[in-house]
Amino acid sequence: MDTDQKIMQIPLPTLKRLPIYYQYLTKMEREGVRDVSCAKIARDLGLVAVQVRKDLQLTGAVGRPKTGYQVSRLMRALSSTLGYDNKTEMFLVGAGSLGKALMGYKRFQEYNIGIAAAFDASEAAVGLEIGGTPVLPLSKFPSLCHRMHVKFGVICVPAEAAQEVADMMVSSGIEAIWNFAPVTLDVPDTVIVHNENLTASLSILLNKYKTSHPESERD
Amino acid sequence: MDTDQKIMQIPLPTLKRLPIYYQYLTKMEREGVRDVSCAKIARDLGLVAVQVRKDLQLTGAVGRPKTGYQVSRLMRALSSTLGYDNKTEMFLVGAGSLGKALMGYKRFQEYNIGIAAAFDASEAAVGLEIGGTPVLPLSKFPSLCHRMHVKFGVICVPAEAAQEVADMMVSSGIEAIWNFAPVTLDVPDTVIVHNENLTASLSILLNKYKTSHPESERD
DNA sequence: TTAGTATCGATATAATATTATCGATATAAA
DNA sequence: TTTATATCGATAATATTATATCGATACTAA
Ligand SMILES: NC(=O)c1ccc[n+]([C@@H]2O[C@H](COP(=O)([O-])OP(=O)(O)OC[C@H]3O[C@@H](n4cnc5c(N)ncnc54)[C@H](O)[C@@H]3O)[C@@H](O)[C@H]2O)c1
Ligand SMILES: NC(=O)c1ccc[n+]([C@@H]2O[C@H](COP(=O)([O-])OP(=O)(O)OC[C@H]3O[C@@H](n4cnc5c(N)ncnc54)[C@H](O)[C@@H]3O)[C@@H](O)[C@H]2O)c1
Repeated sequence: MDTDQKIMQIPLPTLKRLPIYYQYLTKMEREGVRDVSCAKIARDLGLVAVQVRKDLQLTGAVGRPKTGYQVSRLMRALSSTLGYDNKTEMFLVGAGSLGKALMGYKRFQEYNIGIAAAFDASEAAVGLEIGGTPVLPLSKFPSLCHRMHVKFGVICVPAEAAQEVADMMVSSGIEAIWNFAPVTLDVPDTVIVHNENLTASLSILLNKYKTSHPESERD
Repeated sequence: MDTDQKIMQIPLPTLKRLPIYYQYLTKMEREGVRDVSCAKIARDLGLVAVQVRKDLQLTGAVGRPKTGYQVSRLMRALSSTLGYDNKTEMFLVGAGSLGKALMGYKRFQEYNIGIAAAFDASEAAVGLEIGGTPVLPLSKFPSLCHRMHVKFGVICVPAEAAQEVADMMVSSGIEAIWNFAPVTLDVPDTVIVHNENLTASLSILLNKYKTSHPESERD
């Protein structure tokens, strides 16, 4: 009906799958595939076709009977829904080993995402440049953040320092935080926090393994 | 009734919250807190009390009216459920920037998890030692894996190489894979794969931000 | 042109997860 | 001792998510 991207609330489980579809389609496109059906996507990604179809419907994508979805159009629908259309500039705090890995990760560019600058409290880190991104003194964060209108912050400091960094980010104008520290941050509810808790995530694997291998349960 | 840890299938949403409770309790314990109620846990973690109670019930934890749960006992229930009781040794492949960050991460030890060795195809990486973990030539993986009965593999290689690494892991006896490469791995269904797709995860934040800030939606 | 078929889109059903409610019980205070 | 209350544990109700089904449609090939 209307071709504009409608802003709608997408269920979280679906939202988690959308980027997977996008990454998959990137590969298809590289391989020269023009059209793709829900059945094929589902087969390749270990899902079921109805679910894929229902997910894609939420992005406004429209397919055709018998042929499926046009890859390029489907990718446009997904990238619009996922926010890859607009450039996303992030400020990262904590240029330790994890922070540096993120700073050096080239593929964020494919999604129009960039780490504009990193900040660290340590003398040793300040002055470094990783993947073209400079590490600046923490004290510069508030002014630069306001000046550049940066809205996304990445927290890569030790757990103990995470809350104070979050506070500083919020007071500097940050509105969305990608948090790698294993703590629950307390922020105003106008600020969105997305936790990347790697240890918690690994724990899921441990439990799944344990559940599927009850014999290893000695003691 | 029976104090033994019963092996049961825990719903995935609950399983994702359990490690968060554990990390939270670690903090409480450090602060000298003896008992804690679902209401308090919920308040501090931004959840609702009933959900916390129901989650904890699945670990076999038992509380007392009026006082709540004993922190130490609750942590034991959680660590048993999450598999922290048994030592987990992992082999990591791909000692690049992300792999090195994981190798150097000290806090895995708190969960009885360790990276026993890392492997890399590049001459430059082989021979390094990060956080006490050596980087070995990839060719050593199969024999060492069999010999040491390592069951957990971590994939930190570029996307293009991930499937071949997974194949090698499976044929070497690996039964659970923590995969950081943004691809869907094809493995026998006796092997458990847990994907850590950081870009996909970040995309969720982009969408949430976009949805909550429709005004920034200028074309 | 017609028949056959793969696929979408919509709707209906089933499964799962969250939230509400309430009685039972342990502690603390009157 | 009795009363008040915070909390658990269980059950019930609701909400959300996943899956099944089926008609409509576009392509293919007879
Ligand atoms: N490295 C991993 O593999 C890994 C895994 C899971 C979780 N994490 C979490 O990610 C975060 C970062 O981990 P890491 O391994 O990179 O740690 P790290 O110690 O290597 O780096 C932390 C960096 O933060 C800086 N820093 C400390 N306090 C600061 C402050 N108040 N303001 C600004 N900078 C400050 C330090 O100078 C350092 O450069 C931690 O919260 C950690 O728990 C890391
Ligand atoms: N660095 C990040 O922040 C980040 C973010 C998101 C996803 N990832 C993903 O994590 C993975 C690793 O990323 P990275 O930044 O550490 O990459 P990297 O290039 O720094 O490291 C990759 C390492 O893998 C090794 N390698 C390549 N092919 C191999 C093979 N066949 N066998 C063994 N070793 C091999 C390389 O020698 C290198 O040491 C990639 O799949 C990447 O997409 C990384």
